[in-house]
Amino acid sequence: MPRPGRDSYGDQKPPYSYIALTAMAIQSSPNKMMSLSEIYRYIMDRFPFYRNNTQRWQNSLRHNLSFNDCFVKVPRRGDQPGKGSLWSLHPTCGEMFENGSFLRRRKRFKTNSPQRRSVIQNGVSHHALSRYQHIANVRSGEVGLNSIEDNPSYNMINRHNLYQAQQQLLNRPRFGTFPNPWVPNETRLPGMQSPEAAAAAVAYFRSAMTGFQSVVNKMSVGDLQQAALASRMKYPVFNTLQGVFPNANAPNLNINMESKQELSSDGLKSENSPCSSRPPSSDEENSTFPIPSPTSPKPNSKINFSIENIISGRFSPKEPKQDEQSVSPVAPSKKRCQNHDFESNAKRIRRDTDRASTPCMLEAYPKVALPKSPQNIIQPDDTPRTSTPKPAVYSDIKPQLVTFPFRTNFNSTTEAPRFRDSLAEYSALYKSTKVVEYNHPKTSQSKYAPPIQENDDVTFSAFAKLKRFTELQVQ
DNA sequence: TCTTGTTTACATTTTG
DNA sequence: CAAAATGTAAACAAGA
Repeated sequence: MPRPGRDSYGDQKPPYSYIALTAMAIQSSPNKMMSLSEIYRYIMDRFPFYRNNTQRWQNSLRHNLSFNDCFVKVPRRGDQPGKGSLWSLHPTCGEMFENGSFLRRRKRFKTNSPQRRSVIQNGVSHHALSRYQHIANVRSGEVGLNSIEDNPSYNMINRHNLYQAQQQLLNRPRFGTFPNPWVPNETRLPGMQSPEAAAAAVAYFRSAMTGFQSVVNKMSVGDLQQAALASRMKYPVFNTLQGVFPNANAPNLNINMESKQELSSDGLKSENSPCSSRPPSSDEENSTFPIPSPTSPKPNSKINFSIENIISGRFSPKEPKQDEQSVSPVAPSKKRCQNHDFESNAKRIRRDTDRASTPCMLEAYPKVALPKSPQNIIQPDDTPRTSTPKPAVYSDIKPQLVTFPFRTNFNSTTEAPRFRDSLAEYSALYKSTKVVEYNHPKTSQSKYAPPIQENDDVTFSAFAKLKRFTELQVQ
């Protein structure tokens, strides 16, 4: 993603908010953490505008660090000298900026709203990830999250390594590279051992599928067919997981994978998947995935419905210069551009007093709208379905109980039972509906400190737990 | 004393 | 037009 170079805005005020500038600085550092003074330094180095009035903007920036939940304070390690804490980005604030562009802020990132916590971000529900994080937390000593860097002790939780492991997992490219328990010899996360890698993959996969379905419901039959073909070729796991795409029940979607298999570009052949010959489970046969009506398919959308884009929810046009009739960038708000057209507004010279993130300046990062041709869209309510109706609100969607074909070939005799135990534990956690809600009081010393509870085995935010833990460690 | 961090208050701009 | 997001000022506390 594009980043401004040194001095790229001269003495003019850059079109970035303080939040964007800070996130930019933090992301630029190798371990995704920065001290306050380093953030100052980064901004002043890159943007000459901020070499003046330092008192003013630095006060604002500190205010933003404290005020916004997307910034998380991480205590320094004992061997890291310096004043103050390090600042990092909250693990789930990745989609705060649209299309990865710091110019466009999608939504203020809040962690204390139960409503927002259940929203899918980038195809991954916080719900599922927090469960993974919980497992990672409680079992980190056992499986060696600490071993990422240099601490060989499995009994002590090194807060930075644990934190980094979480960051590393959560910042990974979203699909296709997550630790895949179905494919042997998959490169795993450094420090992530088999059970947690598998649990992470399952959590990821489940949540991805949930987000995936909502998008697929809106796709035209033609686009769906195209996406199904491409995805099955690229990821053989889709051949064995019924209900991901509409399957044999849907005309025109019978894809002969035998003939397509050798075309797979990433070398993942179906026989590498231990589950490839497994008959579909009853869960899979009773998949609740809606079957599209077999109207004339028109795979003519200019949206690239690749599997990655579907799951991430970030669509991009197939061609760099698209037809503005069918796929148009979202037009600038008429209210904000009353007296100017898009073009002239974009070229308007900025004044120092201008706010950041003026939408008219953002033509470089247009949104891409979903196709809206009504007769070509599968309308969930009008389509004959074999399943229960889709809930109107995402938070009403219950996790689907799909039987996943877990890996069965283990490297050692000791690995298998551990693996099974972990999955059982994970499964129990996942099915549990017990979620401890926490709304921090405003006067609380730390906004992340959850109430002390016995046996709070599932919290909405394992990160909050981690935060509390690290604060306790510091004392 | 200076830096770092939190919080409140309010003005201004953007968004829906 | 109201609500949300952002920018600014300032009071205050903790700690190096």
